[in-house]
Amino acid sequence: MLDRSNRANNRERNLLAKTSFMKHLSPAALESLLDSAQIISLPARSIIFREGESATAIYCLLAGYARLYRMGKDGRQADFRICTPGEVFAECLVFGGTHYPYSAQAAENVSLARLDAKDVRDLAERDPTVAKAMIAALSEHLIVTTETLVNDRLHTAPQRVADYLLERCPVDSGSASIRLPFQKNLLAGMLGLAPEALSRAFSSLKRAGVSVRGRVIQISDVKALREM
Amino acid sequence: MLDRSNRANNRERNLLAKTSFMKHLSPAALESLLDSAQIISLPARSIIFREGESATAIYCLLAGYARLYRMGKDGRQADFRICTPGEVFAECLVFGGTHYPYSAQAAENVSLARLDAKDVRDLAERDPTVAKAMIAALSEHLIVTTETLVNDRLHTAPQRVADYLLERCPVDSGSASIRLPFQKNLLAGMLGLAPEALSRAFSSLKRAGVSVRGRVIQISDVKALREM
DNA sequence: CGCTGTCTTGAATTGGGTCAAGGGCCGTGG
DNA sequence: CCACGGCCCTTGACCCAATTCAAGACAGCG
Repeated sequence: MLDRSNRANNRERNLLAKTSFMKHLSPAALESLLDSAQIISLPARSIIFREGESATAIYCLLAGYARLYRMGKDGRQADFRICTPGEVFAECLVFGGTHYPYSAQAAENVSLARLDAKDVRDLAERDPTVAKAMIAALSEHLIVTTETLVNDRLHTAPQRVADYLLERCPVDSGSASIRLPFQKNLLAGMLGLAPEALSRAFSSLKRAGVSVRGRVIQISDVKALREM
Repeated sequence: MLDRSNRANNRERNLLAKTSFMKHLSPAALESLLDSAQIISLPARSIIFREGESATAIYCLLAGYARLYRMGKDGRQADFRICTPGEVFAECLVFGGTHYPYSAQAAENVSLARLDAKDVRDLAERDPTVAKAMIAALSEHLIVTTETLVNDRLHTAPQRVADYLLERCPVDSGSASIRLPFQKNLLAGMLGLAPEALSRAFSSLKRAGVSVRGRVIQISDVKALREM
């Protein structure tokens, strides 16, 4: 699975230290984590870990995007989170789990930091800033996942797409332009849609002033979009 | 909102102390929490807190069931978790949030312990056993919520109902009998279904040997049910 | 220029929501 | 003990959203 694996260099240490997971750690804890972190680069589509594998590490994404998903026994798979640079994942097993409860795959070329779960656990027991960071990350993920679940149950595909666009709209009114950070394929999965359904959702948003060209989305009237 | 509010008596302290959230706390932390806990009894259907309210406390359910849900702007509401006795909720805001991100309602007569969020936060910073308990609770909830989300996306209504039944089947094969702990109404919400859909799901499970009479579910062949 | 992979469009199907009516269960009161 | 009324649950009919399957458009790239 590893095509390259080593200590973090200066650039990587800086990236990691700015991460929301690490930025409030005590200097000692930060250094200990940075020293023990393994940096791994993987090509697109590699499996980072598979659900059911015994879990020895948590990860922090440095560059690229990663899919977290589970599969049904019929082979279909459902994404429940797309990780963006700076985020941690698999952190839910630092206390409790011994096996990964889901799979992770590189959606493009990624570079990530691998932190030994036991190290983090020990550190969290000794250093309250580490525990606090864990709690903050878990809370955040719990809230986001809950929101996703509720959105699925409450909103239709066009509404969810509109929500997604509005969340990353720089402005509150007037017009805006957004560039999707990844393939529509991935976006569809993260919204719980088949790719075709995403396509149709976009085209049904045309009437609300949304136009799509490749990865670039033009919104003519943000306020109007917010209504529906 | 409060119809009775006071310190925990011995019975209540015992209940709380056995809770998965509290059972591994240091004696000092446990006592401090028990001393500051407020015990509240509420009749069925009371609102415990409403989404958007400023959040000052987290809760631990002692008896009865509680719905956690959010509402869409059209007034429809979606449950995402049903709390059972012994569980904590609203714990996600101990670090981070200042307002409840969802609403909580008593599904029947409930009694619950109210813990001041700031107390818990301070305690967690000082006492690693408290932080650890928070981390464990958050991890657990994150995993369960993730599972729910994935189930929604991957499985049909009858499959989700079958899953629910199998999860609380004492045995692995042969026949089994389960008594639902609450109204079908509530079960429907927790599975993300309209009550009618739950009904239909049950009746479509008849062919798999599931028979329903009131709250009692008979499963003639657990192994057969597990297949579908 | 053709190729490969991504995206879109169309038609058929299905799962589940909604609305409206009927049935069972239980508590209350006669 | 039975009758009544309310509440929850079930059933049926209808409809809409979204998946699936299949085919075509489009882009980037050799």
